[in-house]
Amino acid sequence: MTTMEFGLNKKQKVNIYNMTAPQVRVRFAPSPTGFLHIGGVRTALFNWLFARQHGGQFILRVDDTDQARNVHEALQPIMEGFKWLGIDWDEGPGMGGPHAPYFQSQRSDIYAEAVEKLLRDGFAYRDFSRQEEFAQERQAAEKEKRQFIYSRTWMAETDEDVRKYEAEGRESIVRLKMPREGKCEFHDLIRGDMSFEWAGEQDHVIQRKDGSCLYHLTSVVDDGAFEISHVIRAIEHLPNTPRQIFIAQSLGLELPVYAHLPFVAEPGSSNKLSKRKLDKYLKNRDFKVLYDHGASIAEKIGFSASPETFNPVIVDFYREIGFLPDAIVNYLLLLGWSLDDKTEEFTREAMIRDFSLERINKAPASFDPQKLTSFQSRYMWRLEMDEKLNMVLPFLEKAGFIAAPASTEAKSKVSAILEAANERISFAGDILDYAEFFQNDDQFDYEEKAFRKRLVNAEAQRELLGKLKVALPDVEDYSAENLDNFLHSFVEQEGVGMGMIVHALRVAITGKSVGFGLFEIMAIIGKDSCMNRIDRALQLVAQQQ
RNA sequence: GGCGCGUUCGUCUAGUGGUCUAGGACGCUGGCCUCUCACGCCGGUAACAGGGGUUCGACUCCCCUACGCGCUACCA
Repeated sequence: MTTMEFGLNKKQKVNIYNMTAPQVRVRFAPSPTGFLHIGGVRTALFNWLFARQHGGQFILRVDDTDQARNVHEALQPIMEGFKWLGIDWDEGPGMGGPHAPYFQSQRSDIYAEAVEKLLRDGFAYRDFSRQEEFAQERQAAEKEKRQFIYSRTWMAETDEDVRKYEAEGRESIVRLKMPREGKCEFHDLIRGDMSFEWAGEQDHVIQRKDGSCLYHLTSVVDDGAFEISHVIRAIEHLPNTPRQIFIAQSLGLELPVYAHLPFVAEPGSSNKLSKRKLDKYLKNRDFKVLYDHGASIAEKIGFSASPETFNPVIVDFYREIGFLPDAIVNYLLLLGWSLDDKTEEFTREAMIRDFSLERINKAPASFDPQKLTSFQSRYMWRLEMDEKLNMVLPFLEKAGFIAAPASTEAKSKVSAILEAANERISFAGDILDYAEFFQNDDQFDYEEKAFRKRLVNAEAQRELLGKLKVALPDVEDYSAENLDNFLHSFVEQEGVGMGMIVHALRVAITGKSVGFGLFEIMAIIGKDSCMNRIDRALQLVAQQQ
């Protein structure tokens, strides 16, 4: 076999969808890090959509060749994240499947067998070089500014070589015996026709001396074993593709169709998004706004997590503060893909129907916290009352504002708040902005600035408040509608404008200068509490003077 | 250093040689509405990285440069 034969033939190059594979089978292969990264979700989503669109399978494979310990614990958040987002897998952890196991750490025998085959067929060799010796060659090449290609000096070609090197006390690893002339050509569904010189490829290590195998080998072997038809993955794997094609062809495996996705970049930058650079991201205004918003919700429900594990790059963050999975998925869908010049909102059914690899962009897409938030708001506002209620109740329970199984009474109060607050609630956790509705009359806080401006430094308004308090007991129908009428006639009688009473009243009964409609506030709080709160506010002012 | 990928408003994008004085969305911003805030409505701001070709005509095709990113690991 000459080296030229490793390229794809013409037929394969124009093959957009894998005609030889009976089914679409795609995979997402996370390494168990303990976190589900937002960029990873997008990659998984594109795979998932492609599988669902073609009635194929989406497979979850765990790339844990590196870290065998605590895999279960580190995998849990990833699996839970996907489940929460509604991205389900047909084969993999927790699901089993015809090609189990789906953990690379449990597939060593299969990899070892593949290495043996490559060795036997002359596509790989045992290398007995010592690490220093190899490094020396590389450094020499670098010094002369020439491309490094291993001399294969310590390559064992015969059993005799092996014995000789072993007698010298050397240990061996297995390297790929890469072609050194010709080109590797393949078609990428997103990038088009690709061409790489074989000579630019290193003799990559595929098996360590302890027998464990490396990524390129395991990945290709598993893609083959799992009958993966399309490899849809991030662009950083594009340069890896030739060596993987070499392995696959050497093993006699059917090649998958490749599609390399652009990466997700940091907000306001073209660097790849990483969860390790939180400090840097927090300097980005939009990112910080989202983070702070989330952190304040977390604080109120007593959820303490370090920014390492709780930040907008990690999916858990959104779940903790009350995002809707559909909003996140819809946003991510549009990060590098679009249907046309106007459609932005997609139901799951619509995205499965309309998605196409061909319309994925080539350039990196940067993560925009503001736009994500805007999707979340729109999805939240649109929710039916009972759905909204279900989202919001756990937050009130965790914050200790209502008892664990919410009473009918509590539910109707929360519904009333939800209705009145309306578009003011974007994240479910935002309900905690209305703590004063759940706190005792003498317990909620007054915003200092508002208190001073609207009450302390507003004598006429305070007087009016006193008069109002006296008039309040006579209001029989304490509904928002009637309170509206009542208050209007009250100010009319007093010969002042609404502005004279509204602001002072709002601060007195909620402690805040902003909020939803004052009449709704009064109705929800109730007559007795309103009077108590007016008293308390006026007394506080008196104490201060 | 070598190889590869990329480059349209601040951001996500539409655009496949004339329909582009470049469209939509988020953001920002002026106004209206109004008891505050929010929503909503009306309006505004803002982009083809640079230079060469090809062509009657280039955001669209080709080349070069710049910049960004990735791979070049006994990481994935």
